[in-house]
Amino acid sequence: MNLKQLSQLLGLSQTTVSRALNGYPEVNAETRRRVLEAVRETGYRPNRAAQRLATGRAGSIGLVMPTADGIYSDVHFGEFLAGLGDEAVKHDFHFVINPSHPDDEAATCRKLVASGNVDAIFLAYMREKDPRIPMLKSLKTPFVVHGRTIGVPTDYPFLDIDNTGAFYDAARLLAQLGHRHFALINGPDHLAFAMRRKKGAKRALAEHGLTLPEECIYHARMTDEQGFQAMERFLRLDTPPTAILCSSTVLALGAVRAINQAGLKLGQDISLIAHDDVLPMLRPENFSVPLTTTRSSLRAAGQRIAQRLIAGILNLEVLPQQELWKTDLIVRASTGPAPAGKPA
Amino acid sequence: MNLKQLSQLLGLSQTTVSRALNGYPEVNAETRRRVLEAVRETGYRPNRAAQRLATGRAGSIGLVMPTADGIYSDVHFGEFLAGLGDEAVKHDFHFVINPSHPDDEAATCRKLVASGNVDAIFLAYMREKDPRIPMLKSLKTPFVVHGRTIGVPTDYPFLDIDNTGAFYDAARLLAQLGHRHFALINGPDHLAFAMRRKKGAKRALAEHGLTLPEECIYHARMTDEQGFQAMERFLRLDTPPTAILCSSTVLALGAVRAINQAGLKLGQDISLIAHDDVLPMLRPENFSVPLTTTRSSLRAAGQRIAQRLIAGILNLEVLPQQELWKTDLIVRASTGPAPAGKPA
DNA sequence: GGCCAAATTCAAAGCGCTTTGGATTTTCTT
DNA sequence: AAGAAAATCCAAAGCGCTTTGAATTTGGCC
Repeated sequence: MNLKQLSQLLGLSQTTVSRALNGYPEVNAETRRRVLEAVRETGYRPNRAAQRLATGRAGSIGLVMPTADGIYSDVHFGEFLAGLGDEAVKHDFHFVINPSHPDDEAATCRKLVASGNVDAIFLAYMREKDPRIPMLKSLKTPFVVHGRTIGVPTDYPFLDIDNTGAFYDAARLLAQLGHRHFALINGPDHLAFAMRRKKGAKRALAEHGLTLPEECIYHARMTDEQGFQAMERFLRLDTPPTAILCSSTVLALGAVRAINQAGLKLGQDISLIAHDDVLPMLRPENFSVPLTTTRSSLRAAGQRIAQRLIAGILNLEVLPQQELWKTDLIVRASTGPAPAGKPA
Repeated sequence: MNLKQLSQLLGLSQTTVSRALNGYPEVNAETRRRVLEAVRETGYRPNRAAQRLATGRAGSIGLVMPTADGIYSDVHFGEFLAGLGDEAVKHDFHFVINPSHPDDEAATCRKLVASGNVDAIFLAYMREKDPRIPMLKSLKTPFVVHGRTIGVPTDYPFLDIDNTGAFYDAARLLAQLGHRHFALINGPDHLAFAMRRKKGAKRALAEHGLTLPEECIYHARMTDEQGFQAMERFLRLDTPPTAILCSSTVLALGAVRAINQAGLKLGQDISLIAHDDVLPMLRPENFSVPLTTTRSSLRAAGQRIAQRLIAGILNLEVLPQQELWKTDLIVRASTGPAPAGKPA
């Protein structure tokens, strides 16, 4: 069943049927009703390829998935993708997922746009002065950034969470609990979100006359094993930190393991706050000692970005171009007052 | 730059250029060379939408992603997807990722096919007598199954790993090490791979005169927390198992945590073998006690399936329609001889 | 040189949809 | 009730590619 057949069935022209379907105003209400009904009865579905050809829209959004042989596939990415998918499927949009070595993202992204296969680009894993921003601005392809760059004007569409604020809040809470020795297990140091989190933590500490020494900062991919190694290293320091900030519950997983292994009690000997992306497979309340977290749903972010991307392509309502989401600080058992007099 | 312009530039007809590009035999070698060169110089790229419309091929493969609000987004799925993507991008193929509640997969799958947006379907999370198999066979859409059903003839294209064999091997090794009390932390009980793994384990045990009692079998989503809960439950039994089989390193993560928390030593008091999908974020050799595993790369499976799917669509070489991959048993430190005389 | 087959090349007809530029009909004005 | 403005609807022209059916060249052979 195609448009032609459908229009013949209705005794209308293809033009009118097409317009009725696409919500154009110049079609009689009654006519539109008939068309819609016929669609329901016949199960007609427009051919997407023909639509794409006729409109010049690809009907798909492109994303670069940082992954390569031997390189991690990020859990966080999967969760975000689920959100994107939720929304995209509602509008019959496709994805073009272009795997790329993390270091080639800019080039891959350019190729993806040049392929003409996508009419919008989703950008993530932002770096300082990320070259992809000026590149995409110079092209006409719409895009939305998940996160923000650092060091360049943020005059582009983005959705980010308040990373600085989140880690400021977390660090302040721990400082108020009397902790004096902090450590941060963070994401890769070239990524903007990690920089902001560090900044937020440092700011809160500074307000309490505290610092975050270099040896108490660990940057790495956000995996369990990295969390473990980071924590092990911290515990070997002369004055091990009693307050840990952690950029992901995945990192926290490893960190907690190291803490247990060292025979320390989480929430007593040592406190930890992790950022929680609301990964359904790893819930902070299910840790052996439930984790205090700063929370913001990655999946919700994915949904929202898809919404904006698609609205932009289809010229639907105009959505805000820049959004900064606050995070929730949720206190559970992994945070407690600083242990008393430290054994010098 | 489109075909028309390109052909004018070359003083050829669109027909000839198109044929030259698509490898048809009836075009002069010299002409083809000229065409290819012009393509290189002009950077011409065929419009995919037009190709799709003309050929009737969608140029994309569809997959149903089991995920819904509150439902897990499976790490394993992400890793597999990375493999699919690796391969798909080489052939300029898209994905249509259709999120679906796990219980609606069949319906979602049917809709996906009916949408005409995909020219092949990838199927996973097979169940016993899975209804999607007959459904897809009745439609003409090509598909490849990751895994196999149970209870119906396997006369469809699939790629599976030898789950039975993997868990047979693992269980046998532990039995040979003198273990007498086994437990299995498995995937969801309605999924075929989990059934096969259980069967493999039971078979090996039977050969040693051993059994796997019901209370020593735990079926659940493969998350860290489930692994933890399973292990905790096992440790509370009157005669706790000393040999654990685990369907994923993610489950093992939680299980190991529970073991440590109980003050037991992995590889001494208790032995554990996990199936390793080669998730880059969770490597068995990096566990505090490196894990003995049965190994098979999920990403490689993704690549291979994409290869077969695409070859099928494009009528390239004929690839085998059924593949069963053996797994590697890799012994590390988490397995050791059964502890001596158990304290009764 | 003439004739047939093989090798090349081409013109044109779609694929199924959107959209432009008019027609045609209906509804207001005055 | 006539003329103008709205409201509806339509025919036809693409969008850029593939593919059919035919035309044109070239090559081989007697």
